[in-house]
This record gives sequence, structure tokens and C-alpha cells, in this order.
Amino acid sequence: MFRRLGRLGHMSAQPLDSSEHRSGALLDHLARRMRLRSESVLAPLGLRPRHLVALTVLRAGGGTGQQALATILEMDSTNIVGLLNDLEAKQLIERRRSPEDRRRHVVELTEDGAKRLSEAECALASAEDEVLGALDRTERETLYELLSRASTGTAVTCTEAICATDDTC
Amino acid sequence: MFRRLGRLGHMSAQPLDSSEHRSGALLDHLARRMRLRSESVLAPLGLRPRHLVALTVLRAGGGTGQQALATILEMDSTNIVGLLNDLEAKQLIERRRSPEDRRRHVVELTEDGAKRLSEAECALASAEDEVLGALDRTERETLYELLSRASTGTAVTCTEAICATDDTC
DNA sequence: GTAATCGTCTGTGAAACACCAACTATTTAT
DNA sequence: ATAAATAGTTGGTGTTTCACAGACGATTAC
Repeated sequence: MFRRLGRLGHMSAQPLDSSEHRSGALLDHLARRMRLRSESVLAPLGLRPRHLVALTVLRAGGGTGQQALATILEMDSTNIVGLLNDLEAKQLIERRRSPEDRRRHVVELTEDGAKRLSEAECALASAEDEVLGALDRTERETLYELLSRASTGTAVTCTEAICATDDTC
Repeated sequence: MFRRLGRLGHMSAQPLDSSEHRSGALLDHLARRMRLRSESVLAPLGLRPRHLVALTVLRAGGGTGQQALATILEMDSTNIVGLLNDLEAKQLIERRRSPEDRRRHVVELTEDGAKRLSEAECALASAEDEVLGALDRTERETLYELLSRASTGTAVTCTEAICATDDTC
């Protein structure tokens, strides 16, 4: 699964030169700022930030079992159940039994789910404007593209594919 | 590399057209993945992810009062106290009373604090490699630059300034 | 002097988890 | 066919991170 780690053989103490920029803390900081604003915006839609994460992941790479989803979201599978229960109760996702392995529940976005996700994303425009105010349009698109690629491992290239779907803004 | 997005002609009433890409959920997702890995790496250093966020913010824009810090981190000021207590107990920050307004505690990174932060960032290299594995070196630098600018509002442009400081890796 | 502000401390409660144990349905191995 | 492993579900426990409220001392502003 993770087959890169081949490079930079560390022959000295410093694998990297002086410019060691870690994005972790910044990621944390911005995610928090965004989440705080998202909560109030998402509440009327009956969603919480973590639901949105799940929906987003499902849109990007749907049709996975719950185990796989737990791996992607890095959450305990028992807690995934509750999360999906919420979403299924609202009919935003569907659990179908896999024909190949009937133990497995294949989780997928419903039409309603995709629509609600789009609505949520539109509603979050102002929140994003506040948090990413220092970045212009092109920079935000770049940011999205980088986050998107990082988030889905190495796959996707969904940039174009999605555009066709959520023009229902 | 990222300046394809030129095709989107119709400028309608909306400030934004159909390609509505929200980074919030991705930010959340990646921040979580990073935080999970950071915890184990940071533990031996006596730090937690949220300490690192505070230290990072303080390094970027030190010399602020706690109220201001609460605003930046968007946390309740009563909880800031505990956070700073932790860091002060480890002598990573200092609280000096402001000469102008002696009610105010000006918070600043100590030398130890800056060093510890650098150490932590170095230690987080492998965590970042895992989470941002899909991005190459240049892309990660771009990401850092974007996050950094967004995080500090509109100021800073610290990219070069910091390099000179934390080469003590 | 009185009022407002900054920081501190204490405590309460909610939410998001991780983790454990038990159970069902189903598949795979022997 | 029987046993073992796997996917999901349910219920429960405990921890951590918060937001929020109340009260206090120190300091400043009016």
C-alpha cells in the first residue's frame, strides 16, 4: 500500500537540509478554525464536521466496506458504525451487502447524500472565505488540489470528474 | 503545474461558479491523520499536538497576550491558561508582565521552547512522509507555504525568515 | 471611587473517541 | 462437516479536549 519510502538514504544525521517545514501544526490549526465555523453552518443541515469528512471520503472513493473506511478515516470500526448509522438514518448513504462476500457491507453515497454534500459545500463558502481569506482564488484551488491528492493517497485526479457532478450549486 | 482551471466561462450572479471545492473536510481528514501519528512521536518529548500548535503560533507571532492567543487559536481563554501552564512548567514559554499594561501577560517562546519545537518538527518528518506521501518535495513546500500564509492571516512571508532560525536540526 | 479588563482557578458537562466484550452472519480452512 | 477467521453490530467504560459559568485578585480607565 505505501510503497514509497525509498528515497533519501540517511547517511548523515540530517536527512534534510535546514528548511524543515512541518505542516502538521498548521494543518491542525486551520482544520480547527474551519471546523468551528463549519459546525454552525452544518447544524441546520443535520450534519457535523465528521459526517462531512466521511461523505467526502465516500464520494472520492465510494463502494468500500466499513473496515476499509475505518482504515481510511483511521477510526475504530466500532465508532464507524455509529457514524454510518447517522448517515443512513438520514438516507445519505446506503449499506448494501457485497455479492462477492456477503459479510461485507458496501457503503455508498446515495443521490440525496451527494446532493446534501454539495449543499453543505456551498454553504461553507463563507466559512472558507474567513479562514482562507489570505489566499486568492488560484491559491485556494492549488491548496484543494494538494489536500485532495494527499488525502486520497495517490489516486483520484478527480479534479475534473467532480466538476461535472456538483454544478447543482 | 496548477494553472489549469481556465475553462469556466459563465460569470453569473454567484461570485463563484460550479467548481466549488471546499477544503474543510480534507483539512480535517489530513489533520486527524497527522495528529494520530504525531501523538506517539511527540509523547517522548513531553508534548501533545495541541502544544505544538501553540508553540508554532507563538513562534510565528510571539509577544502576544493570552487574550490575543485565545483569539488566534480560537479557544476559550480559561483553557489557554492550562495549556500555557503546561508549557511554562516545561520552560518552553515565558509569561512576562507587559510594562504598558501590567494586567497583561506577554507570552513568548524561550530558547528551550524554540529548540524543542525544532526537535519536534524534525521528529515529525516520518509522520509527514506517511501522510503526505502522495506529494513530492516541491508540492509539500507549496502546501506549507499556503497553510502558513492562511494561518497567519495575511502577514508573515516568513518562509525565508524562519529558515535562518531553525537550522539547528 | 466605581467600573471594566486581564489573567487565574475551579468545576460542570458535552462530544469524540479508543478500547473491550459479546453476539450474528458469513466465509475459509481443515 | 466442523472449526476458525472475518465483517459488522451493540453496549459499555474511560479518557481527552473542549466550551461555559462563577468567583477571585490585580490593574487600568473613567
